[in-house]
This record gives sequence, C-alpha cells and structure tokens, in this order.
Amino acid sequence: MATIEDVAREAGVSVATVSRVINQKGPVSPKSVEKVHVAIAKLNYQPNVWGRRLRRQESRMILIFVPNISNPFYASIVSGIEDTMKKDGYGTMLCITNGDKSREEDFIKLLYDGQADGAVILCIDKNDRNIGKLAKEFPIVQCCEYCVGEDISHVSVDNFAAARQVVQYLTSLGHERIGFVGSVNQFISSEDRQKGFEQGLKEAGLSVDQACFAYADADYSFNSGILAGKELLSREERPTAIFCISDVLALGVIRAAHNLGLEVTRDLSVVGFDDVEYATMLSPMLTTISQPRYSLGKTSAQMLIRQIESGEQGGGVYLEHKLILRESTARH
Amino acid sequence: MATIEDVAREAGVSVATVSRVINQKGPVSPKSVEKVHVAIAKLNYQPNVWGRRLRRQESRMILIFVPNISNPFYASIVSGIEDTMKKDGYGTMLCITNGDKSREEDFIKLLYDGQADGAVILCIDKNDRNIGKLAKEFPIVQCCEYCVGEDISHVSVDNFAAARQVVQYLTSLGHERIGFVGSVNQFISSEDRQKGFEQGLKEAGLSVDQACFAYADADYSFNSGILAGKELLSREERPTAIFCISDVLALGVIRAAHNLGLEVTRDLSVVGFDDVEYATMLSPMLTTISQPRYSLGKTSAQMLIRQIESGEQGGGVYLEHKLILRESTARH
DNA sequence: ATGAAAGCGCTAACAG
DNA sequence: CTGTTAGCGCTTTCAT
Repeated sequence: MATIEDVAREAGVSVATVSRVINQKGPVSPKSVEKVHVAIAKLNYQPNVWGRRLRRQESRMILIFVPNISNPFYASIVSGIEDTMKKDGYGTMLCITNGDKSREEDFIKLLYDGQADGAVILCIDKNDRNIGKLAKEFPIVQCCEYCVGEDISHVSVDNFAAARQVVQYLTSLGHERIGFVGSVNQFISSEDRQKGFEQGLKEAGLSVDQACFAYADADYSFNSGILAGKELLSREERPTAIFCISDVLALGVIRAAHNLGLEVTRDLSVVGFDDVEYATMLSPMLTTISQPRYSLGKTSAQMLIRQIESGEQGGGVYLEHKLILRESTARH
Repeated sequence: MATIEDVAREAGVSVATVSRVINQKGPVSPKSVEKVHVAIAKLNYQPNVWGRRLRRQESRMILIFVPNISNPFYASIVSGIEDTMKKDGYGTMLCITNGDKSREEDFIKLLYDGQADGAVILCIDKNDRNIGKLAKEFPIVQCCEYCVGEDISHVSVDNFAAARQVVQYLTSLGHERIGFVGSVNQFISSEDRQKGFEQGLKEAGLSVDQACFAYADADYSFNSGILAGKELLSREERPTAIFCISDVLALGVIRAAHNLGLEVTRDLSVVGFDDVEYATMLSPMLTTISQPRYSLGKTSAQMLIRQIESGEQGGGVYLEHKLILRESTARH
C-alpha cells in the first residue's frame, strides 16, 4: 500500500504539499496539485485512516443504537441516517443491542474510546436513567422515542396529535365505543398515543371507560396483540373499533377477532400505527398512521452533525404523520 | 484522555511494560502488573484504538454485506456473526447496500483502505463477476448465497435436499399435481431449490410440467408472489399444492388463492421457505423449511476468522435445515 | 507556495 | 524482567 511519502516522492514534492492537496486546505500551486493528482492516480494511493484519525483525534464515525433489526420499522430510518451522514463524510455503525445491557455497554465504549463521535438512539425508555449522563459527554440525538426530564435533542412525529386524529376519524364513521390496545412498555410514544386517544374521546363527548383499554407485553409482539385483543373483545360491552399503538398489535387484534368469530370490518374496525410493510400484506389491509421514516432518520442525522460540529444540544423536532385509510375500518 | 505514557508515569514503569500488561504478552513481574493495573484504574485509561491500529496495521473489524434489513431473514444471522466475532475481539460493521452499486463500492473501499480485515457476504448472484477478484485480495465468506465457478468459502443449507424433501412430504399427502413458485433472480438458492423440486418430482414418478411453474420478480416481494400465484392458479389444470422458494412468496400465493375464491387447505396446500417470523402471523400458519440462521451466521464468522488468521480460503459447509409442519398443508 | 520536522498513541525489536 | 527507542502514516505549525 502506497503511503503519503511514496506519493510525495513520485510527485517530486513534500508530504506537506500532498497533504494539502488531499485535504484541499492551504495554498498549493496549480502545478503541484496536478503533479500530486498524477502521482496519486499512478500509485492508486488511498490515505491511511488510522494515521489520519490518530493525528486528528476524530473518528468521523457515528453510532446508531437500535434494539433489533427484525422490526421493519427501522430500515428506512437507518437509511435516512446513513445517507445523510455519508454526505458529510461520516461513517456509520449499526449497534444492535437486542435489549441486552452488556451489548449496549460494549457499544457505548466505542464512544468513550473515541471510535465514534456521537450517536443516534432509536429506542429508549421515557425514564431512562443513563442517557442524561451520556448526552452530557457526547453528541446524542434521540429518534422516535425520547427520555423526558432531560433536555436531549430528539425528533419524532407528534404522537399525541396522531392518536387524537385517529379517534376523530373513527367517530366520524359513527363509532362511539372505541377500544385502545397499548403496551406496558416505557416508551414516550405509547404514553402520548394513549393521552391523545383519551383527549380525542373527550373532545367527541365520549367517556373514557377503563373497560375499553387493554395492554400488550412490552415487546409489542404479535402474540401479545392476540392476547390483548382477546381480552378486550371478550368483555361485556365490546368496542366497535380499536386503536392499536402499533401495526403488529393491530394484526394480533384482527387475528383475535377472527378467532372469536368476529369479522373485520363488519363487527369491528381496527387502526394501527407505523405503516410497516406487512400492514398491506394481510387481508384486510390495515388503516394506520404512517410516519415519515426516512425523513425522521435524515433529520436526526442533520441534528447530530450540527451537534458534533458546533456543540449545540437539546430541543425537539416534530415531523408530519399521515393517516392512511385502507380496508380495516368502516362505518358503524 | 489518559495515554499510555500517563499510565507509565503514574505506575512508575516504562510504556513498554504498560503495553505488555495491556496486551498480556511478554514477561512482566507480578509487582509491575499490579502497579499498572492500579494506575490504569486510577486514570480510567483506555488504549487509543487509532494509535494501536496504525502501529499494528490491522483493524480488528469485519464487514457484513446485506442487501437490506427489512428482511427478517437476516436478523439472527447477523446476531450469530456479531456474537462470534466479538468473542474473538473483532468489531462488526453492517453494510446495507439496498441493492445500490455505489453504496456497495463505498463499503468495499473500507476493505481497500484497511478499515476492515474481511467480510461476510449475505447475498450474491450465482454468476457475480466481481467477487472472485475481491476474494483473492481479502478474506471473504459467503453466507446462504454464493457464487458458483469461484472457489470462495461459503456456508448454507442444502437447498436441493430441502426442496426435494418438500416434494416427498407433499406426495406423501397424496398430492400429484404440485406447483412451483420461483423467482427470476440469480441466486444459487433459487436454482438449487428448483432442481431439488424437479428431482423430487421425478423420484415420485411425477412429470415435470412447465405449466406448474411460475416465477415472481427478482425482489421476492409479496405483490409479485400474488401475481405468480394468480398466474399459476388460473391455468387450466390447477395444482393442488404449491412449493414457494420463500415465505413471502408463499404468503402472496395464499392471498392470490383467497382472491380467486380458493381455500387453503381445502383447495390448495402451500409450503414456504425460511420460516421468517410472520410465517406464523397469518392464518393459516405456514408450513415451511426452517434454516438454522444463528448457526449459519456463527459458522460464517468462524470461517472468516480462520481465514483472516491463517489465510485458508475456499470450500463449502452445509448446515441442517428442518421441515416445519403447520397449517398450510393438508392431505389431498 | 513550499518543505522540514514535531508528534498524535501505540507496539515491538533490541539492549540491558 | 525492564527500559529505550524507532517508527506506523498522517497533519500542521513554523520557517523559508
């Protein structure tokens, strides 16, 4: 592998000049630039990243923390982040924690030993105790979920408004008894969606009846959606519509309904959240809230870069969601 | 950030001794070890990776090439690779190409400029023209798919045998007219599954009738599965069972059947491949071939490490698949 | 506009 | 067993 010295020798200039050309920084005569370019091409030279990073004390690398990658929700967020970072010369490392604390710590070490300049976090409990400390030491942006109580940059949709909109839509279809399937997790999105749901109920003059609420496991799994749906639909006065805080849960509820001999949409309307790919793979196709996932990622990346390069931290950005009408909802 | 020199000063020894302690290599007196450890703890010292990598000329980093992460098939393969690499002190970078040549090239550059020591490739055409050259320069392992014609290490299941087994199972249920939904992609797995399917047919004394074959788009998408299913099921003499080379395709076929007023399993049995999560999320749950995904990843990683550390390249390893019987198949 | 040289933090060869 | 020292490849003063 050719080094900068080889290039300098080949071009008949000093290594300093070569460095100036590579980094397009500092005065160099057009003639030298030309010679250096020729030499670089001839030797097929590529700057050694370790030498550069050692010298510059920066990694030009950022981390993306994600709990798992099986969740199709993350894919285009990650693309949005990667594309945006790459444009600014940053590399990206996907840190898949699988909910495992020790893995998480291993990845955080990358920040401490300088292998990464900052991180985007895609999944965090609203009351997390550690993120505050981390954000004080490193540039951090939270995407989709965030920790309340600490002023750490975050970007997401307005979950409250989205849920409220769902209720408005459902009541406009004539539904008056509307159920809610949440999750016992600790995400701010779950909380906000429930608050928005309740607000929507109140605005429509409907009562907030605890018998209309059911909660799935923290993992949002399909199976726990079936359970929650079964629970809700087996109660005395059955809702005619159910809002679920995620598509997978909604799929579970539909299955539960089916198991109970109920038909969507004749007996029940169902609304999901996220608009993941398989929301359209089932029959009926799911009515759901779509989040601008690529933009969510892109915006997070932009905020992170700004933070890395100028140090400003904090504040929230909210992007537009969209209610997608499909086949799982109908007039009551 | 403390450097090795700070530690040496604090411990009252030379940097060489500190280095020996850190790397547990070379003779050091117990007393020195102790002193160094104390100093390291006191200063909260962490070796600078750039200095180390520059000096050692190695990255202890490997690449995983994956076309996308929305495909749930990849998640646990990736975990298998990451866990195994980490155990040997290697970091991992997930390179999501999204089928984009320029992205791919960006990632390959990481190999050329020394940011990574090798790569696991999760998706490659059987006739790829570039992988051979790459594998001559760097340690490479292909996982699940591989390029024929070049002797580059690979690990996968025996797709031929698996498909053949599916046919045996289907004929044992009394099916005599069995359809095949493939894809026009260029993966060795697709080819082998089709060959195995045809072999199974022959062994059962059934004819290989072109009217029983249909092909989905190269992207294996749900929609193209619907199309292929529709095509196949609309032909004159309809198959009573269909083997699909992927679960998503199988889901599409089931949907197509449903659209045509056919009922699985009364009118049609369907078998998939891969056993991805949502194979169980639909009704009926899918009968399918399960691949040992975590082990596939783990084995790939082990082969890659061996290759990095001792240079040996080539050869194939085949792991056991499993036929998972669920609800989408029945006696004819 | 250019070059000489110091030094980023670490490892390893060598001398003791 | 320990220390000294020469770089790994690069960037960046500081002279010129």
